Amino acid sequence: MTLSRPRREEMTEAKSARNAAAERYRPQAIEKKWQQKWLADGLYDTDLNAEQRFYLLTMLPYTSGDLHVGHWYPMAPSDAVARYHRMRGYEVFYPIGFDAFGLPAENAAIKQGIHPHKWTYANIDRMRRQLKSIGAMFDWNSEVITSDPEYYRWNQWFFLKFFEKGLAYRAMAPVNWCPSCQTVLANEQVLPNGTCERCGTPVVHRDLEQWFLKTTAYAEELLDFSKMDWPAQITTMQRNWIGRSDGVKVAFALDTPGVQQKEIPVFTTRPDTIFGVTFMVLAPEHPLVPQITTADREAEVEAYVERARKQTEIERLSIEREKTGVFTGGFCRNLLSGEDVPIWIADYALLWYGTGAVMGVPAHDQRDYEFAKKYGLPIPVVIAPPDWDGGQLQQSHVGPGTMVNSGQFDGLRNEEGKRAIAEFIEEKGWGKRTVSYRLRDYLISRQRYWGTPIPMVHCPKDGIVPVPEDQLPVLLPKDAEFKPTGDSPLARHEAFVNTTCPKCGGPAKRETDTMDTFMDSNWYFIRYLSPHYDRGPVDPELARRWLPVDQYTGGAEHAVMHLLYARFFWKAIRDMGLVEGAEPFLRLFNQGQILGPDGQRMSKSRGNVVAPDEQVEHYGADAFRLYLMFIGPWDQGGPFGLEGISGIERWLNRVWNLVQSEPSFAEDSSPELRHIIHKTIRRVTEDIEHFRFNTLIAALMEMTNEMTDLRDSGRVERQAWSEAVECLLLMLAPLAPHIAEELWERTDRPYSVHAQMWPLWDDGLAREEQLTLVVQVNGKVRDRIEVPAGIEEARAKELALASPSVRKHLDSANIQRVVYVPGKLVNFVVDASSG
RNA sequence: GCCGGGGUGGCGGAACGGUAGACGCCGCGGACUUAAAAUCCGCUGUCCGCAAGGGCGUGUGGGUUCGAAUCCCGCCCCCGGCACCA
Repeated sequence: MTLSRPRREEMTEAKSARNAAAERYRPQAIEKKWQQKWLADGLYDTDLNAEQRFYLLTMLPYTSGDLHVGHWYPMAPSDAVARYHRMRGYEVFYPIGFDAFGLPAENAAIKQGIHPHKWTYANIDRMRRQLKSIGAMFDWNSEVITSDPEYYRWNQWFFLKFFEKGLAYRAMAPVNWCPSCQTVLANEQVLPNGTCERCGTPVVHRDLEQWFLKTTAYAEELLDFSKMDWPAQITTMQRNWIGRSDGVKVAFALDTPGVQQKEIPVFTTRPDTIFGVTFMVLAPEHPLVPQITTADREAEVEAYVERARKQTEIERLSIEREKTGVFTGGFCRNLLSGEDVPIWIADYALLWYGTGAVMGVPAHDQRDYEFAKKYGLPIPVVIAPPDWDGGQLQQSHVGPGTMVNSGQFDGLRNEEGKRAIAEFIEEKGWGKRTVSYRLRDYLISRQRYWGTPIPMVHCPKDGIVPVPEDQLPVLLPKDAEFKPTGDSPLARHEAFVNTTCPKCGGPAKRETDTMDTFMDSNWYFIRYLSPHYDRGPVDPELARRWLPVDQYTGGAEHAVMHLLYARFFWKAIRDMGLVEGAEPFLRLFNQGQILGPDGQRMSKSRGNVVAPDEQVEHYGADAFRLYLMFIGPWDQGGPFGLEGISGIERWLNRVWNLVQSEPSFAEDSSPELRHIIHKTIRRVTEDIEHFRFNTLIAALMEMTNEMTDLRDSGRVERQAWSEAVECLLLMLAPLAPHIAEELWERTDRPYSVHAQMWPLWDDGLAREEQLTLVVQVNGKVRDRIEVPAGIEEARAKELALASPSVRKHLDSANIQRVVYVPGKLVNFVVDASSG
């Protein structure tokens, strides 16, 4: 027996009566309540001894002050993933911390007269409160603040280990200097237009003694991406950044009276063009330059060197590739051709790449060609292009060809010539095959206050002496005068600077530079495991059990800095036996960047920052979390506008009312409802596994829409309805944890929804039973017919043919072909005249 | 210049080579209300048509295919990265 269907009007009345009775959804009240309860119950404290482990890491925020939507955008979805994995039965470690050292703290302090320490820790308090309002399941017991001595002590400890292994060294180098920040910058911190990433000031070059980490020692291993599952976009960027090129290092003979050096080594990827060398280019800063410059060229050469040195990056770039250079008056000899080659200097030769010297082959390199054209140097062809007429080239020929004017190598294809000449050079002992990398060592010295002091002592007798481990940490003095002068503020702090030499006990001075903050982010995820452990950077047992990180999520803007440095750091400390495994982050997902409503990067200076606090106050954290996940694919980012959030708000209200409503139950089983439940579980599970939150939420919305329709039409059976409500709440739980918990309780289910297992779908129930078969004539849709899922081909064609709207377009005599795609469509192909 | 990613309604966005526009927002109409808000119901790519129905539609021009937003080739625009790397 079935209940008679109530008329629509009656339903509406009944429903509004119920709604009036039910308490309205008030996110503010329930969110606060549950956050407090979860915290009190330690619901998210991780059991680090658990068997089924999952380490989910989201990039830690910099302590800039207020959290804005840009912080929520990465965190809300990653929290959903953490909660999902928990429901899958994993003990999930999902920690958070603060990247607390760095220039902005110091600059803000200078501007506002607040001590960086005070500024930073006040910001942390505020951010911690905001982070908690997200309702994320962060394990606050693991919190790490990188400016705490108990953290940076281990930066210093690692630095000593690197020094011991020769991976940290001090060298004089031309460095990027920001005149406004009064500190050196890593290459990565200089924008493509030659300005400082932080303040936009044009960067200049300076020669300074600086500390470096030897990232290049791991260049080759860093090119191996096979042990990790990362977006190709990032691995490609890293590969290009490391920039491996295979070539030959070959000597050109130097025979200048009074100069000790008897050869100039150059690196080339094109040994096949070596017979085409008509000049040599040294970088202006090359140490040989003063030695080989002849008296008559001296003035001009010195002027050029001086100019190159003083140029800001902007000036260098603004000259827009116009090649300039000066002849030194010196010559070297091409050992293969026996020819004398004039030595020039030009700023297109870079001191730090290869050997700082370039062999000029104008016919087969565009830069050399432009240079030769400008200075009237000969341009002999040695690789004949396929259609070469034997004459002068109108531009350089970089492609393949046949070797000519190359002595014994004439007639070879240049690819073979490459190998042959390389072998010849090696046989003669003039050079050997080499690999060059674009990657440079990582400059970590900063002449600023708010960072980790580099634990070294300069002794007049013993030179550079490391601070013994048992004297760590070298504390950052609180009372420093941190106004920038170009020296580290620590240099003027007498009590800090003056110390005794650990070796000889005599008076000595401390290193006053601090470490760049990338040092902090290199290993914070390791420290999370045991943030207060004091016998090492990490409890070795926990490290063994939890590392590497299973899933890392964060912004793609860190592709070649943090994400590359952290890999380097990991490999280095792995070789010291501190961690195990090839890579620190097994899987990586990059969310996109959220922009201001104007489509520009969100920043206080642009005034386009959207603060989540008032949105949370108004719509609730759940709605705001959902909205961030709903606006589009997570990896895409984009401008942020609040236009659509009312849709989420309404949906949550509907869920609130739907779940608490009392349907008039039917007695026959509800196959439609069961199908919807299982279909939705499948979609949602697959979506969350692939971080597709927008379509996931759409699937849940469809489910609630269909539940509403079925309920209102009286076609739900008690048991199925209960299952539907339960599954809906379980799937909602990772996304909107508060409302899910509240409704879970209100429907008399045992605390906590977040301790439940994720629902599983039944394939049989998830499968569609009715299909819409599309009927086309010549590829145009003419009808749609409902058929059972298992329909046979013949029957499907028969039904399709019977459709009146199809018949109109058919002259059955002219059917040339029938395309049938099971479960999808029937397409009648007729000849054009009758179609 | 080179390497990625992208271009779909008024908007955010869906769509294993097979119903283009799921799910939402906005807008319009209706119910409820003294009224408004909230809520609920319906419509909503575009053009022709009273309708039934049909034409056109995924940056652009070609191609492959019974069938293309999806695959291939050329071009335009936007976003990100790299940019004298020998």
